[in-house]
Amino acid sequence: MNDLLTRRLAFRDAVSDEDRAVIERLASTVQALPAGVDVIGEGVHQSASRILIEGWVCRYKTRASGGRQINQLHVPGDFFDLHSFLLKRLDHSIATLTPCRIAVVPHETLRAVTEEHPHLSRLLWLSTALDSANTREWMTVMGRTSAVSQVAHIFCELYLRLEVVGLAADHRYALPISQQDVADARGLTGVHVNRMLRQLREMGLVEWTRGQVTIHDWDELTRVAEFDPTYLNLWREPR
Amino acid sequence: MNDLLTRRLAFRDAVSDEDRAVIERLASTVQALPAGVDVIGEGVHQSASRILIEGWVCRYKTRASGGRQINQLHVPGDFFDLHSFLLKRLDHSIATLTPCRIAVVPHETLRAVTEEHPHLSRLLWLSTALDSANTREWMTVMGRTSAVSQVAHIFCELYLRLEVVGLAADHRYALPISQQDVADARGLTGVHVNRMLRQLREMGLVEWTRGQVTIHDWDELTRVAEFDPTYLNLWREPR
DNA sequence: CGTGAGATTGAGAATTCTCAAAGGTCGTGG
DNA sequence: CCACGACCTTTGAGAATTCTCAATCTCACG
Repeated sequence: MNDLLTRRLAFRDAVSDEDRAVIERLASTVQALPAGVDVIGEGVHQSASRILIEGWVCRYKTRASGGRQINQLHVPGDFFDLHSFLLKRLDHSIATLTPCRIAVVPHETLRAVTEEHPHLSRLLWLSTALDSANTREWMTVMGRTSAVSQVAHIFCELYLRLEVVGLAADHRYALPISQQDVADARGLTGVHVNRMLRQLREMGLVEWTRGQVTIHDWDELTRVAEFDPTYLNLWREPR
Repeated sequence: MNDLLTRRLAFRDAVSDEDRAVIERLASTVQALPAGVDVIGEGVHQSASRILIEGWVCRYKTRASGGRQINQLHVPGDFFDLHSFLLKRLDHSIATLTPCRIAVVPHETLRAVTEEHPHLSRLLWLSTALDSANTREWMTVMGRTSAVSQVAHIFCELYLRLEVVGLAADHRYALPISQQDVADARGLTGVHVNRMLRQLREMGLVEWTRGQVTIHDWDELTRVAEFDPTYLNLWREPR
């Protein structure tokens, strides 16, 4: 059940059998949730963290003026609110974008890991650090690139992240979310994202129909997106 | 020397005498750096992390198209590249904006902390989680608020962060960076930031001359900025 | 086959950017 | 103590990008 998490961590450092065994026993329960519901509300005290097993969830913040900013999209294997172990109350909300299955890991269990398994602790800490690197990249894309690049970028990133967990191959993957969701992830309007999608389609780079993404020209897409996957940290290094 | 770090952590959880003693012995050396130099280059292998003692540093990314995005501004007491302990190679660069004094903490020392001092480890992990919360807030501000709000927001945030380390009081503080730096922190142009500053000045909210910020109307400034300090996590909770 | 959410398109408006020039400030060296 | 140069701030004018509002179209699902 936590194979995906192990796999994701193993892309960044060796995971010993002992660590692997501890990971297997992290989850206390599994939740099934429908699409479009809040998993975690902003500011609500948490006593467990969650691993996404199946489906799509997003982390988002809302502003007084009403806008929604999606700070992160999560794919299966992501320990998407591990930071609530430290923060206790999150500065943002988390919602399902599709029906999801989610593994619940009590903070008590995580605390025990930090007391008894320092290497695994560091891997989990690394996991939150990767999350930050992702947020920085998104921020940089939002602040310093054109709307077409911003939209192209998300297709590139998701392809590599899904590939790691075996959910993308041959430049195709399922992306069952709405154009408005992408807009909220980039600080754009839904209408404008739609126009940028048309542009990318007409350029022959990528198509996104009926929840299926097909990348026709990876090299050119990454060029338009100014996509450099370094921030995903897809290499092993002792931690 | 690491008083500021202790102080910053103590705002979020009790710091025991033992933890305090360990913090005192973290730094191996202290560096003095001039303004405008890179402390850490993107992708360069790191074997130590750094605490800012005095001055201003920024973390930034550059894009192929040439733009610079400042992802974070740091004030004294910030353990500004603690995440390099996990990542080893950062996805961004770090530069001084003013002359700085910086304490260097070897990764070996941090590793020993994770092996022997789990509570302090969690506090350090928390410290990186706070950093992420900050990035998320900036991202949200960039994506979903007007340029005036974005500029107003930075004045609000820095006031509270500087107050924590005793560098701001009476709605005044030193901000010896350029308007272009603020523009790069918000994904705007320098020219536009200048116009927004005039607007804020003419509204009687805040003045920024010769590196000195004076907030004339905190309540209204926070309203314009849609500033809600929750994300700064300025309360104590057991971690 | 009707319904509703999401996608698509058009037209005009608002915000922000670009380019360019002028005005200030501050430290350095004569 | 003044002059100079470097860098930063300020302002103007026009252009580009992105947004807003509104209507129509499509498609999955009951």
